[in-house]
Amino acid sequence: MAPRADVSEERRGQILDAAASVFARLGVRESRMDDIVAEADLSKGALYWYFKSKDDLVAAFIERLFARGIENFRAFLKTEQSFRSGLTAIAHYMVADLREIAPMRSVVLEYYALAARDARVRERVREYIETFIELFATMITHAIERGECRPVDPRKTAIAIEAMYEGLTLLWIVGASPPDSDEIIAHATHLVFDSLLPATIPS
Amino acid sequence: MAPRADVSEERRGQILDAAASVFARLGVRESRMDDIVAEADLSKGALYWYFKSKDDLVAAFIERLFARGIENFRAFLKTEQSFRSGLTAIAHYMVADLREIAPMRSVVLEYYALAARDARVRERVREYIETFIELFATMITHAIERGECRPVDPRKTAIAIEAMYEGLTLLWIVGASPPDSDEIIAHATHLVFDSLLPATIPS
Amino acid sequence: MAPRADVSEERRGQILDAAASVFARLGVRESRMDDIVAEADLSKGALYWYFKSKDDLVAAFIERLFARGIENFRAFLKTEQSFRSGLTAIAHYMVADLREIAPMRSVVLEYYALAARDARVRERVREYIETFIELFATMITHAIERGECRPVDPRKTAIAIEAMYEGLTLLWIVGASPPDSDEIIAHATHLVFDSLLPATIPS
Amino acid sequence: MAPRADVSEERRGQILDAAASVFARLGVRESRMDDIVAEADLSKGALYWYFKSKDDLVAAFIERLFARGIENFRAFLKTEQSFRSGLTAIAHYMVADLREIAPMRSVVLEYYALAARDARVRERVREYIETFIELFATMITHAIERGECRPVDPRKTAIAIEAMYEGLTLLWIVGASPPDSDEIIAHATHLVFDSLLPATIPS
DNA sequence: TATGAATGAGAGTTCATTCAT
DNA sequence: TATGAATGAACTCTCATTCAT
Repeated sequence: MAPRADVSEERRGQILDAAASVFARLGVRESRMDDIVAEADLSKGALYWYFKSKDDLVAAFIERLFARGIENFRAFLKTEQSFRSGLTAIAHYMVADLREIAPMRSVVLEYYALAARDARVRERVREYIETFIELFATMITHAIERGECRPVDPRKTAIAIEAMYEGLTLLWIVGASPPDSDEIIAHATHLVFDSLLPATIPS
Repeated sequence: MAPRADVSEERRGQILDAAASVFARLGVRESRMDDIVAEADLSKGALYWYFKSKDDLVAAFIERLFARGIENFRAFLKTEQSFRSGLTAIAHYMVADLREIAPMRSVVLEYYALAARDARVRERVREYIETFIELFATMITHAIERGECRPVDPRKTAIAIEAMYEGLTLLWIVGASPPDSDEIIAHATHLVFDSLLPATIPS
Repeated sequence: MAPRADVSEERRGQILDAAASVFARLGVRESRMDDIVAEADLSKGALYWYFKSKDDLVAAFIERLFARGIENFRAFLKTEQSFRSGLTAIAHYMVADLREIAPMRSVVLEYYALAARDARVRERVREYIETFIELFATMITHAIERGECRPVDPRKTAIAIEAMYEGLTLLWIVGASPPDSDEIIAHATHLVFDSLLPATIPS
Repeated sequence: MAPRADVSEERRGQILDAAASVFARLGVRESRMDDIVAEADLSKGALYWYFKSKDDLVAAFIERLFARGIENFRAFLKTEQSFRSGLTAIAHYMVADLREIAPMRSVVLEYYALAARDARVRERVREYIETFIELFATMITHAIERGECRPVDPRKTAIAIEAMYEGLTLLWIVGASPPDSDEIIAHATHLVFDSLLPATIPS
């Protein structure tokens, strides 16, 4: 009879799912609180009970997206493999990831744009991207240690990789690379990664 | 009905300059027509005499930005040089370009995000990026012909380069690479470009 | 999303009453949503909660006016009486009706003018007037059956009566018949109606 | 070489013709000064040189319409004929008149509606209608003198006739009588007029 | 917890009118 | 006389947010 302690978490999830659907369809800017309320099959009051403002909701939404992105990529990296095959695997992962959360990407882009003007948002985004950079850097460091990679600056290289990743995503969103995106991503990945391999194998 | 060409172009420029300033400060969404009018030191009516809606103004603003971006890069490419030194020069150009129109970049990002949902915007953005891709592709083709570049697929490679450029820009905007951005951009550029050089010189 | 029936109908009524008052004073065109909101002692948001646009409000307002006009006239017709005395009663009814909703009449006129250019409005107005025509026609048909009226074409005659009614209303609005309007309406009514009586009594 | 003294009158005519066309298409309310300027192939400044405001233009436009209406009807009445045949002729005239200036009618209606709220407009409209009433009254007086009409009150009867005319016009505009309007007008006219004939002929 | 009617500041846009040329 | 760029008050409508129930 007693209510479950965290209907709360369930409700927040329900609202965030609704927001995801609406944001994907309309973008954050064109999404009305009413749209989200309708999608979540809740009342306006309920929405405001769980999120104190639209900004708050957007922040929570992005937070969840970021968390999942990192979680997924971490899980992927667990699949320990050689640097060489890892490079190819990452290209595949990127494509799969893009496909999966494609509609969310424009929302992320809006958030990135916001980062340019809002220091708090900027800091949050920076942290997120930093995480990826660090993961790449660690990977490279290990590869160097194992002699699978040329002795480059791991951090700078990780930044370049992350940049390439974000850039390809952007072109994808903007429609400037399909329909053979898989190949392109593979190609781009190899352009960068091949130059990391020890001098012996110029692909 | 068309305004006299002389004053007209001047006024449009005046308004677009004001818009640039306001957009950079507040972003498109938070920029009010009143803000732009105040910045341009004109009346609302005058603004609407030259641009029929806010969307129209934004479109014109982006258009000018795109046109200038391409124009600048074309002019830069005119400075004929060897592929090798060209690569370094491009890295420098990128840094300079970023610095110059840094505040505009977030506006462009907003526009990119919009492209994900609006087919017309998407097409326009695609064309813009395509232009850069083609310029890079042409450059690569020539380099290959002169034996200064490995025989890669010029278009795919150009796409990768463009992606890297957009990606680095994005990291810059989002604050995820300074303060040593110059170095990072140089590093990233070389990661890609070096792998393009004939096999003899593994940097 | 639909407001609770109880409060809802009350609020709509409240707003329509306010609109009636403002429209009568200023006409539809010169009436501002703010005026109506002030008169209704509500907020702009509340007004737009119940009516999605000014046009919608005007339509609802006219609709109510039409409905009441028909309802009143139907109720009046229930007071079964002979054709002869009915004619006189109708003249009285017309005068009373005019007096009662006099200020509304100009709004109706504006709406009629609109009908000339808007097919949807035209259809609605046509239906409204048609209802009156049919009521008159039925009345005449019965009178003919009872030998109280010459065997005229009921429909055409009803149209003529309705036209006379609208025409007198118009002159009234425009100030082209007072101050002895009662008499004039009585006279006009008899001009038409007398010619409908069986030939024996040439008034 | 000297300009004709009254380019003025010509220009005013040109503008009023343009206004007529635009008003007929859009109604006064929806007609923009720009529309009229475009239609007249003139500049805004020129329009304001000849008419000091939109209200002024509308007033002049209506004035011309009224003047022509009266002029035409006066000319028609010159065709001296017996009361009896005159009645039929008037019915025909009404139909022809309606057909001719049909698109203007809704403009007149707007103006009538305005009369309800603006005393100056009301007075002008009253005068116009009064003119028709007087013409009818004179006609009836003459007919009575010649024994062609029952000894009714000429003025009251004239008002009724004018009302019927306006009413039929209104039904026409609003689409509540076609397509056999000719017959209906003839019928309506006779309903009124027949009752005016001496008792001998109950049509 | 939950509802949804109500709020109201503020947005984009219109358009009659003016005036330097 | 004539032009048309410029004005700006005023309009309709939006939507994040609140709060009595």
